[in-house]
Amino acid sequence: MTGFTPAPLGRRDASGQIARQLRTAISDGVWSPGERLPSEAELAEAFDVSRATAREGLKLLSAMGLVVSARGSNGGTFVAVPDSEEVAEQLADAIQLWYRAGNVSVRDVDEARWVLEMHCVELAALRRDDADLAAIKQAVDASTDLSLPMPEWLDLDLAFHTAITRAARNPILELAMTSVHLARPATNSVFVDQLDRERVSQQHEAIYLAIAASDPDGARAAFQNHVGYLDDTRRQALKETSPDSVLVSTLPPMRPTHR
Amino acid sequence: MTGFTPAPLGRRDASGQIARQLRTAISDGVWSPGERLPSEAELAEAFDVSRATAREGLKLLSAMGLVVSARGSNGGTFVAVPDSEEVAEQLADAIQLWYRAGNVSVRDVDEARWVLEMHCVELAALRRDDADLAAIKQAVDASTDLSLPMPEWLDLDLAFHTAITRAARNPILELAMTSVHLARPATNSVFVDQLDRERVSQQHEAIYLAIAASDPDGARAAFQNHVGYLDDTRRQALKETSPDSVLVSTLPPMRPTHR
DNA sequence: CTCAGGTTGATTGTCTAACATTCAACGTTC
DNA sequence: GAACGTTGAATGTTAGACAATCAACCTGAG
Repeated sequence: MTGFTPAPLGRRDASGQIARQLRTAISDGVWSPGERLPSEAELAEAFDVSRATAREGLKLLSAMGLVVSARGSNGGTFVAVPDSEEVAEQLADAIQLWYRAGNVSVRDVDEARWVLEMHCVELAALRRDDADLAAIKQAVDASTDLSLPMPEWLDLDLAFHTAITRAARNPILELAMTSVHLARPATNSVFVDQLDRERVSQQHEAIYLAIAASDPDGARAAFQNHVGYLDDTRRQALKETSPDSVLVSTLPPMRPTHR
Repeated sequence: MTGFTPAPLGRRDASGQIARQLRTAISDGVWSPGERLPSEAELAEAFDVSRATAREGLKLLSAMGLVVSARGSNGGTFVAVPDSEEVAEQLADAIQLWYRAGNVSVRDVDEARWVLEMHCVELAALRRDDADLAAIKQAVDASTDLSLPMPEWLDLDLAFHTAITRAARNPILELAMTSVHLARPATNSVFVDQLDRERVSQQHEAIYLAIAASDPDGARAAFQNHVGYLDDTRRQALKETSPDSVLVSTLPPMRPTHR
């Protein structure tokens, strides 16, 4: 047992307590990424529980992506580096549930998207390389096909924004953006039908051009223009159905921020 | 079984497959928050596995906060709304591991913090109510005590920024900010010792005053000033030890999760 | 009739023991 | 030396049992 002494467990929620202890141990660096934890049998003995219970504790960690298991002779449970995409999916799930439970509003999601991506386009203009540009352009070009079914078009839209976010070269902002984008379909499925896809394509193209020109101010302006259009369309769509939700329109003015 | 038909499982990773199926079902709204899932025994029969395996699948979901379980007669497994703080903690864990694995740099974390909080202070100035103001002020006042041990002082710093973020009234931005702040101690433990706490307190006070005055521009300026000081201090601290670690912008390739 | 108290059934939590599966390392044989 | 089988260690899965908990139901005293 490498530098880890388990604390005695209370009567309730044994597996949860085991998971918490191991989690803080991992978080504190008792085991480094890639390193092997004690075997299930060893953990069971150390915590004085059955193997099944120790196993459940490990399952909790594995669900969070903190550990992975492998069978076989050199097998065991290893500290893992959580995969960015899976974390983003979990976050998106949480956001969707919050939305359905009424804990977040469409305004919250859009505001977050807007704040985050505003800076991502700026950073993308400063940091993009040729591969980033190619990825962005591909999404722009492919989505000009007006005969495309809506789901495919939405996928391309996501690909476009994802490529921009990636070009900003900040994994944390990328994670946040990805989650928000994954959650958005649930929140704004109301008004996508009413979008003028040709117009959206032009706006995407403008953003792309500014990023290609390494022009952060232009990119921000183009993105603001894009968001403005989305905002107007959504407001109109909502006004037709429920006039009350004009609360959505109270997005504060965006100011240029630069260092 | 309310409107849910399990798909047959492959041979490998049964519990994981069960978790994924249930997860997408929840995400698709097959069961609403608060609603009850089939019992472990029913799920086991439906998926044609033992109860232990079905249970492990549920454990995976419960680790993500998507379900909670209760014993007793009206017990069972229920769709839950993930708790914001727990999600933030998981995210912070992930970020810390990414940092330790070299997948994110100090620059990434600070940049994200800067982007997010910049807007939070602005929004806080526009949306704060009296309770928010009181919470912020309390953190500011308490941290002026120069005899405070460093850990307590750091807690108050976190409380200050948390209160601001909360006043911005956007759960998603709040979640992102909370995670970043929780992860920050791991990334900038290098230079906190060299901060002039009195000066930091003055900067916090300036931010508070601008928010109290409902002055978003002033709040942003005050925050920028604060971040500028932190940035300088960190740069100086890092220069003394290792001059190049300031721009660790190149992302090393993702390593395999276990050997 | 009402209410206190016990019983019961359903459900999750844990334990035990076993078998299945996988994988690397070690020997053995050719 | 290379091919092949054996073994040991670890996780994955199964089966059955018992413990703990809780709501609903039943029962009997007042």
